[in-house]
Amino acid sequence: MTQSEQKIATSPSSARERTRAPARARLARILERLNEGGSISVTDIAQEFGISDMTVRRDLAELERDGLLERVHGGAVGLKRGPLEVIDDAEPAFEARTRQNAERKARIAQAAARHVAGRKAIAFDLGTTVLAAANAIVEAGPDPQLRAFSNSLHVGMTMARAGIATYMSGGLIRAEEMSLTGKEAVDGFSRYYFDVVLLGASGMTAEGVFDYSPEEAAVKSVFLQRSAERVLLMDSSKFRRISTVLIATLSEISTLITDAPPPPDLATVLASAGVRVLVADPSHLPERSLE
Amino acid sequence: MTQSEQKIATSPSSARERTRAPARARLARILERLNEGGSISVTDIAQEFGISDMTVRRDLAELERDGLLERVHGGAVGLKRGPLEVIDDAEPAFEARTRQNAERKARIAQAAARHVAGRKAIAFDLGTTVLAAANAIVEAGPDPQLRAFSNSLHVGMTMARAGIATYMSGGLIRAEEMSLTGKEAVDGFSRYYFDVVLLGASGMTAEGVFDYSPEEAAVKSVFLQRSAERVLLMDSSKFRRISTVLIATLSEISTLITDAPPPPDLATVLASAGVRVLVADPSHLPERSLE
DNA sequence: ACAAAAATGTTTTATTATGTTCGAAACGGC
DNA sequence: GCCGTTTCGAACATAATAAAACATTTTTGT
Repeated sequence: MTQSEQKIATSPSSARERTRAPARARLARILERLNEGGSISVTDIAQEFGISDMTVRRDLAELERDGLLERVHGGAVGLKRGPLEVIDDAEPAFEARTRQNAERKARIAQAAARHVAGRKAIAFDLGTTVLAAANAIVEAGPDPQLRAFSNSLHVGMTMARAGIATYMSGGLIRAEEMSLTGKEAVDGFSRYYFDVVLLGASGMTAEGVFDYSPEEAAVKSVFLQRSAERVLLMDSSKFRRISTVLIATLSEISTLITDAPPPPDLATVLASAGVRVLVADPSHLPERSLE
Repeated sequence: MTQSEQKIATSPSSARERTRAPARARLARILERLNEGGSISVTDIAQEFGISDMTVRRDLAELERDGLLERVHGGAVGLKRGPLEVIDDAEPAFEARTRQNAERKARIAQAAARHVAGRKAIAFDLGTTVLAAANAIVEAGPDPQLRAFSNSLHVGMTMARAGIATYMSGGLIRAEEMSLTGKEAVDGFSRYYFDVVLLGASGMTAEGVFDYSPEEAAVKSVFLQRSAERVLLMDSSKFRRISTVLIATLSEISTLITDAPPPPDLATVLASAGVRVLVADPSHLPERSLE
């Protein structure tokens, strides 16, 4: 599953995650070749590394799940970028992240939109998954009484464009996320209460939920404190990954919406922390609960 | 030139054309050739890839089904127009206004960028002209010490994307302008002082400067109070026009940057109100002052 | 060192892509 | 209009690839 993505930032002390260097090197090399030629074939890769076709397919399947390539009969091709984009110069990093795991995020977003249907005051955190959820809510024909709150410029524009009353905090813009940070951002939300908050994050372990940016942690904290329900949107590639800053312990989360069941160890602690887990199924089943 | 040696993903090591590139890669290549030459023939493609004519036909049929080309006897030709890739879905009204008087606004924006070069704290009001000025400042290679302040989401994203420290107010989003309004917006700027504010407006008479939206007037008022220099950006089509709400009297404006000299009566009152008028000339004269 | 877990390899079976044949249709010259 | 030539498309045959199930090896944690 996630065997190759573990070794990001583990401290030498608590290195209880298994790491497999050879496989990782192979995956990196596969992506490299993909960027060189635009496409790769299964048998070529198998010959290059002296491994079986089956293993190559498994590698490709994993890379595809993480949204890094697209499998086709006989091999794989890179993700199609828009043909000759000259128009929009939206920050490339964000664009790229939007494409990553796009399908999973779409499923999560759909599930989230259904989950919060009917709520009147929704807070939107940062990240591409949350933005996808905002889009899904808009497309689902939102309640006209809905009021949205966010410190993400992307979310704000999305919701406002759809005619939804949208409140933003003030603050200093962090360009990477187009998010508002700092004391103003925290204060801006400190006078409201929300029915539900949709949170994004970059990692989760038994310890809790992690994110990259310390600047944004404070706002997330406010959202957590002031929301009746705290919904975390996170695709399964982030399970068992840690990151810079601990946002919340698991017990602070009401509901986790994801695209695949968490690994057994996480599932256990999630259950004991009272987190409701919704798995957004690829089939059109509305929601599958497994608490 | 690229028709003979175009193995798409052959391994550099041993495997020489032992395996074919995935079918999907072939489709991409076919489209590529179509865009180069305008038309392609079945037999040419078959030879290039070393596949049978029948397979080429199946490929072309698939591409035609996707609306990417038009099959003709013996091959295929490209479509007259690329299949409309509409990526940016910024609100049309704003888009349309951006195009209106685009050339005048560009000239004004250039002049404004030169005018505020070196200032450290710039406040940006709303409107397409001000946004154009923000873009011009970014493209001119802004001072890294510059701090920008705005209640316009468009301006905020533009500046932040360029790596400029950008502060936004909070507030309720007004979708038409993607602006932040209300008490939070006013309060958000009430603790700062600015070297200069770039103001937009929709009309001007001897009485003063007008704009459409009452919601935004309060923020403009704050900008005016707290800025050392108050620069109004307004194209000449707005002279002698009034609008919903009076933002400021002429004496509150330090500088007017426009694209053509104001009519005599306005020029007189502007002069007596102590407004410096800069006309951004279409020729490359930097600035022409006529106070 | 051991046992458990994960990764990889192997075999089998299904699926898909490609090649071939051949009659029908389209094209170009007369 | 006729004709010979080329191209097309349907049907079937074959090769290539994918997926599933199981066996084997490697790694990991105790």
